[in-house]
Amino acid sequence: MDVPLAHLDRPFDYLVPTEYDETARPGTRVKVRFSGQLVDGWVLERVAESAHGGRLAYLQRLVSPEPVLAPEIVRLARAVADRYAGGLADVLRLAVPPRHAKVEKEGDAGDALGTGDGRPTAAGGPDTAGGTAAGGPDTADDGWRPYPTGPAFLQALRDGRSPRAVWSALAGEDWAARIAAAIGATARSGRGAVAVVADARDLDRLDAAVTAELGAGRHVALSAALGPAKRYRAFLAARRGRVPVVIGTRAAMFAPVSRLGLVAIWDDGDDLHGEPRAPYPHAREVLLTRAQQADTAVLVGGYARTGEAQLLVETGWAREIVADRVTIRARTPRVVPIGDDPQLARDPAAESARLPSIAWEAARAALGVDAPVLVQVPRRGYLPSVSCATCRTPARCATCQGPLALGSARAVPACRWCGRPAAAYACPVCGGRRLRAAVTGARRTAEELGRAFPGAPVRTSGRDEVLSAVPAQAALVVATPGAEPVADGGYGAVLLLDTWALLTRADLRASEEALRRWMAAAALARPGETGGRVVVVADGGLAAVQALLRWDAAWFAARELAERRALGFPPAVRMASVTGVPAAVADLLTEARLPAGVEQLGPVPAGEGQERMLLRTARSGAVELARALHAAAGVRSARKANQPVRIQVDPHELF
DNA sequence: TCAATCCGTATC
DNA sequence: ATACGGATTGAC
Repeated sequence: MDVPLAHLDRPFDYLVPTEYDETARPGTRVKVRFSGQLVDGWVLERVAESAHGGRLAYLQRLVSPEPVLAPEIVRLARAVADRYAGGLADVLRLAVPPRHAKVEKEGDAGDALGTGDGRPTAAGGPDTAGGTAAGGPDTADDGWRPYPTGPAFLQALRDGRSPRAVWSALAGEDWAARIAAAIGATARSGRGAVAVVADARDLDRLDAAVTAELGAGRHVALSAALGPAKRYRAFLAARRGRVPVVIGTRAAMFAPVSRLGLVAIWDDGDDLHGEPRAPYPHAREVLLTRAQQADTAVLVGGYARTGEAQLLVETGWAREIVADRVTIRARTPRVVPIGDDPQLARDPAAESARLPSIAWEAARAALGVDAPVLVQVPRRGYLPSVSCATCRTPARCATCQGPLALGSARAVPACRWCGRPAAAYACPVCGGRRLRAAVTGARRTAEELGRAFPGAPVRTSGRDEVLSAVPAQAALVVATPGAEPVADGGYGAVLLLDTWALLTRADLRASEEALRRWMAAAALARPGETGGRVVVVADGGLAAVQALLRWDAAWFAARELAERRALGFPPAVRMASVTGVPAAVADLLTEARLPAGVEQLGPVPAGEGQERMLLRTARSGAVELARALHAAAGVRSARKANQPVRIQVDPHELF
């Protein structure tokens, strides 16, 4: 029943009119009269008898005979709803795209896929149809060879087994080709696969790699960005069993694939993997639930490693795939941290004056050998820079001339290049002491850098316009995190300038996220042996910097997880948040029969007259906590409490 | 004693 | 949500 009310989160029985006896199969959409209203619903199963005591109504109408909802997806959605203290209807809305009648009528006959706009498999450009896959096991394994356990993983997939792996990719890795090889191996065992990436650019890349691996027509790419018709067409192709492989953004995490053999996710730390609609499931968790239910293989990959992935390794649920140290050293760019040298720290002026010059020299050296330079800057609007409130002259760092920026409200402005706080600022032009926030994005940074390197072309890649690749020639490439173009032959230098803003974020994952972004950018640099340099403006003693330097995401993740265990943070424990106006939050919590051992933290203000309570429990109590919260939401919705509360299990933002 | 109203509960 | 039943309250 497609009603979002928590207390109606259960199936209802209806009689099926004889005219629909054949067509109202499980998985079809129907309209039913429910409490006087006509509402949408799903046929979950057909049974001979109902256990319902009262009189049954007939279902009103069969919307379509297409059984879009696969039984295994119902089971998955139920598990996801339970985990996230949500309702089945909410999850099904995420799992099944809106119907598009015209697309449905294109029918099962013929090659509905190949016909035009559906962006089925031909991943742009001439595809190397078919033949590539014939390259066989050896070629597919080659790229996995630097990882001692890689070839065995692929072999297990080919053998029809279900290995589970957490994979830490090498710098410069062609990750899409590696995932495609895993998908290919799975397909060769006669099974299907679902792979999820964070954004459209990653999807394009994976799409091309899978097309090269499987040939055309064996997979679909599914993302919300496709628009309703194409999305439904791709969905139907999977549901009708026409293609064994679905790749996509998080919209694909529920894709119906029969005989599923592998679920894969790339860069599971990217916050785009978190679904913003209730009940806010995370793509990694959904895929892991699928793997558990259907006993499939798992590939959780990234340059960096999340605490959650580390937990999979430490509990023995998954094995890690990591390259050997020799290969890592050979492939990793040389990382130069510039930050707190204890010697120089006593003389801030002397130290600061040198900081940007190291970065500039690295850039100049790269440009000198006609190599591109990548400059990673914060997202537009994410980090407001500041200027003089009186004369609007951009505020600059007194010691290194870098731009000042505000990390968060009420924070002291600090230099974006050297991180030094500017407590007592005085405008060099008018002497004003007051500052105002101004938005400086990638474009502005690009201008500044362009002046610093006259002659070098400057290109930007950000939200407005994302470049997927740049040629192997001298250029400054200014990109926001996640939009870094791949450079043909690798970048000569990568400058990571926004570290202060990243590291001081009031977020549990601040340093994990910093390392993730750094590694994503640094992975695009040439190996150190061929001159690749990464300049990171941060204290070399920081664990995240050390991990970057040694390209050791596993070490960092283990450390991070140990720390979170000690502090009682996720994923070592399970957290849930309850947000709403104070009365509503209090109401829900008094109604909730919280299991023993649940700790209540807060409340903290959550804006707009709202507050947020955090609930913490041991992982063993997670199921019970979710159940209690959902039940309490049910009690409230039953007595039509009008002030809503938002319940989030594993809230994406913590502190 | 009846009818209007409130509250809680079920909705196949 | 919305409809219904039983309890409650208020007026004749």
